[in-house]
Amino acid sequence: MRNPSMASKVTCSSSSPASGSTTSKITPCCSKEGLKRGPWTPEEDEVLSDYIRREGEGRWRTLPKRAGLLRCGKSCRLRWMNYLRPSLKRGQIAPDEEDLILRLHRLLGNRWALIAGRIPGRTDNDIKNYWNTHLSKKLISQGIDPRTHKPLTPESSSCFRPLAPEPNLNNNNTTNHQRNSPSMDEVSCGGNEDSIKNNTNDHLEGIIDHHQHNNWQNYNALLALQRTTNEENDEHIGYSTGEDVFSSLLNSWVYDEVFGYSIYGGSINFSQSGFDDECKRFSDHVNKCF
DNA sequence: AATGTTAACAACCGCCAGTTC
DNA sequence: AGAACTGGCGGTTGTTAACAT
Repeated sequence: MRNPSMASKVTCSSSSPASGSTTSKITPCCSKEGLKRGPWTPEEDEVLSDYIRREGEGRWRTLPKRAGLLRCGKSCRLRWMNYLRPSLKRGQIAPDEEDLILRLHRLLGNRWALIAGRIPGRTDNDIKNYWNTHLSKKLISQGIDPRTHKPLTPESSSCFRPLAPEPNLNNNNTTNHQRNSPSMDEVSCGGNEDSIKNNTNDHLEGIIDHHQHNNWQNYNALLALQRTTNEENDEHIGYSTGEDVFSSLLNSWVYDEVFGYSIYGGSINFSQSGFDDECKRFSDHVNKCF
């Protein structure tokens, strides 16, 4: 990929205090001069893999020094997470994985980490890249707006920029999404019951923000779910854990055509059912899960 | 064969929330 | 309490390979 000799000429501008606004913080990890950048060599990969196998993941900031690498911790973490982890699946995205990505994206939007969390062996970067290079174009070619999963209108298609960020009308939008939605691992791997419930609620808020932003039809249905979740949280009536509920709903939505159309199996069918019907069906989902 | 364009994807950037000191 | 650190996220860039002209 990148030519190392070229890459090494690039300075780590992100870490420079003078590079950005006054609010940007220094990132000490990358501020050291003399750190290597650009593509990883097989030797570096070996050093990093060996070290993590011996000492385990974590403490990324100090890892390079301990492992004897001239890289910043952030770079080491990224290399491990996106490329070296033994659990990663390499190679082509399979048709069933593609199908799942499409379905999850329809529900979750550009929540790559969340999507990746439900596709074993794939990273958020894999999925993001695959989306940008394959799926968004595929949807466009089928007359579907990849942001909203709705039919492309002349207006939306003429102004659509596949790789450009969405207009950020609200400065808090993107960043709130990022932190409002812990990964499935974060939700499921720790914390007491309350924290699990709160995390699930954050999941829902993030998704609702996304749907509202995209003016999606199921916005009200998601609001209904959040209300239900809140009531359950308040009253401490018997319920499954938040993760169970979220996971169960997601699983059922992913393979349900309640939200409109199917682009799979070669045909595109847009549902003509009314919004009320969708809400009713969704309400049934909620009732089943609580 | 040379040049231009596009596809693919690894790596970087800026930012944020949570944690630690 | 607040500053600094840390890990993680989504967005974006840059390089190479493959393909087209």
